[in-house]
Amino acid sequence: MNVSARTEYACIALLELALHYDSGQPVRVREIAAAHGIPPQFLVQILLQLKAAGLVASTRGAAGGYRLVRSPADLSLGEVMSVIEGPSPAGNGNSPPTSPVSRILLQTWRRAAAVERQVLDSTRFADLIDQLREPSEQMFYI
Amino acid sequence: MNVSARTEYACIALLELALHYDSGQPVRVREIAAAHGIPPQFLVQILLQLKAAGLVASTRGAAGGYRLVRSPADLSLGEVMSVIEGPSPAGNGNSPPTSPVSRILLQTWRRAAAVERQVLDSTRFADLIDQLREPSEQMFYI
DNA sequence: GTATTGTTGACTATGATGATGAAGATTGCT
DNA sequence: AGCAATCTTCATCATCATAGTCAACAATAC
Repeated sequence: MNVSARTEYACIALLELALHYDSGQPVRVREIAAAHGIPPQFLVQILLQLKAAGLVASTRGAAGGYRLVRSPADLSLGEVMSVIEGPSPAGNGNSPPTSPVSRILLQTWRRAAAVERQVLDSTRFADLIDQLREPSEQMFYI
Repeated sequence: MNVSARTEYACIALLELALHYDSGQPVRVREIAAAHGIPPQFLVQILLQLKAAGLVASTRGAAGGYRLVRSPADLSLGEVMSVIEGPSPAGNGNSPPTSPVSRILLQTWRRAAAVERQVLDSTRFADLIDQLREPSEQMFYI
């Protein structure tokens, strides 16, 4: 999988915002950063990226902060990762599949990427919240 | 997926060796490199890494080259990628899962990694050879 | 003994990653 | 109006992985 720190921070922040989604109140960057040991200035960059993608909205000023735009049931981990990591280059980014050998390998890697995407796209933030609130059932340890 | 050039070159080379497995004759580095546009000196590094892992064996001297140690039916893409890319850091390599939020995310990423591994481990080089020799049936486009 | 091949180790260039810093803009409150 | 809190923007930097190169050496076939 290889999840970068940037991606992990983005998901943590969004999950935090999802937990406050019902209140309608914005959450401060510093609070999220402090709660999870994320460098605040780095988190700012990430949130701006999420804002540019339309996933979060911000309120400036003294009582400002960030909030989730869509419902947690309508946002998947896969979408967030696509936003943060940019367009995923299937296989290897640079080379067009020149030889038959390369094409066969590329096909397999696309299959692997597809099942991975399937898992990530089908996991919504509402699901993550549910799992957070039911720590008893350790579902799915494959 | 994010397959590095190093990994792709390794798989190309091994697939090439697998195609010559029945002959028992070693294949020269330069031939593999020239056939697929791989920088020869770079491919040398990769083959040495594969040799250190016991996947290939080499013969020195004038008629030397590399050959596959095990049968193509006994070697999977997943194994090769593990060898090349080293131990896969589940989730994010550095941080132990501190907060409950991080743990929930880590669980999902591990699930995604597991299904991906399943595809890669179940694809053997013999399968790839079969696909190369039957270009008519474009199986599995997910 | 010479050409051909693999072996070894050091080296470099480039880009991504993970931050850090400073100046500006907007709002709430007094 | 003025101040503090907050988001915004842009610049900069250190570290590491990746991709690739170079040069000298070792072994084998003929």
